[in-house]
Amino acid sequence: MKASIPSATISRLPVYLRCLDEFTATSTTCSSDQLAAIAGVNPAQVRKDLSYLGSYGVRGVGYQVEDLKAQIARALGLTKEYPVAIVGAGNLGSALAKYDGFSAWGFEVVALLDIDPERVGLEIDDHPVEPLSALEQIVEERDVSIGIVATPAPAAQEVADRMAAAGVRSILNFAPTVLHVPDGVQVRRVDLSTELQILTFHLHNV
Amino acid sequence: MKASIPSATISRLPVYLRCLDEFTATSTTCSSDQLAAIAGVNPAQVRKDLSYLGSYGVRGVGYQVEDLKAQIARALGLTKEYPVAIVGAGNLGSALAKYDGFSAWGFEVVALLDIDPERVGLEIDDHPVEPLSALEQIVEERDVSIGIVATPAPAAQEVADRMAAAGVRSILNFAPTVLHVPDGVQVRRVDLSTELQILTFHLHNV
DNA sequence: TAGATTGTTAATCGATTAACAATC
DNA sequence: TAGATTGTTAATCGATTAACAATC
Repeated sequence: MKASIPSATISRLPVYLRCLDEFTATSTTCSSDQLAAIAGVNPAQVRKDLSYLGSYGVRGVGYQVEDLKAQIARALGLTKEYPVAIVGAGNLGSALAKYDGFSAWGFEVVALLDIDPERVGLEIDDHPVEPLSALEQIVEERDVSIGIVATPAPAAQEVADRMAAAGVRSILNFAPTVLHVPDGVQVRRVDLSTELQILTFHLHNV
Repeated sequence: MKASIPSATISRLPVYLRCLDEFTATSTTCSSDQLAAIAGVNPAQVRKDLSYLGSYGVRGVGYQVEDLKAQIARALGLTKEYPVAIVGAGNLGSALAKYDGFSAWGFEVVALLDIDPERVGLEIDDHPVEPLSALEQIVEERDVSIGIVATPAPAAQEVADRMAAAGVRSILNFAPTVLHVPDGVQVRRVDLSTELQILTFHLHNV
């Protein structure tokens, strides 16, 4: 059943989870109309999305905010801890290592690696920079489930290959390149230039 | 005509642009099959996407790599310069200010602002941190066309409101919140936790 | 009961892709 | 000409949303 949740719905669930926080202080329930307004989507879509989780709403009343948050978190698998390894301790990798929004949802940065000997040994926000050569060992020993690629583009594919070979099943790619990975490994791409270029398209075509 | 390019196509154009670089060294032409393999999409989709730009391919031969890059860049509006202002000089904002992949496509960081007096006056990679109070003046004087929100979530909406009021038409939001903006202003959201949570869904449901 | 809101259906809309005629 | 590959059609697929019966 879970596996049949449409991907578009899955990517909206984290947004709903965020938006529900805005009700926590003021109300114990919320309607699909209210949540839709905050999340910036159609109310029918909210109801349809939430219906994939089961029937947790009450007709005539709405959804119990805390209940719903728990159900969404459960559906997303946020009841577990996820050890994260970041490869690339440059500007972006370092900023990610310092980011404190991870822990709120059970993500823990357990390693920060770099290939540059000059960076290895540095301490970035309590994370020692370790050598890339230790990647496989670290993945194994610390049970890394998510790998973050924050290297320059030319290094990204090789890092992803090694992550996948070492058993990492999920990769978040910040390098401006398209990664090719084996079946069973999922990649999500976050590309600053791509986002900016999509914005310029619309700026340009008005 | 341009305005009728589907949004899914628009978000793939920057990817094609990236992938075409891989041909530059080895070949002057490429086929939709080759480009599709590198970009990780269906060959028919590549042809359909590119057909929105006009007919720049040659049957039996393929596309001229350099030609196609120029056409995509033109369609995306990358022939102009886009002044960018970053609000929030914390970990992420600073990393973005230092990012040198901007300039390759005509983006120039012309301001880095922060509300914290302790940060104002710092110099981050040649960008002086300026006070948030100067936002409106800076947008006007430096003709800022893209605003990047790299503040904590609670501050993001107010910053976006001020950007929009000052005439910024495009906003890239890194704060973990959904921004509400007037018609005519476009927002794209980049949310680390959302990406990680989408990954955990699949990790969890295997 | 009357009012409100869900859960779900069915219609609509848009995106993807197989297939192939056009043509270099 | 024969082989290759585009551009485009039409079929398929999936996502969105209006509408409303169900029901609290």
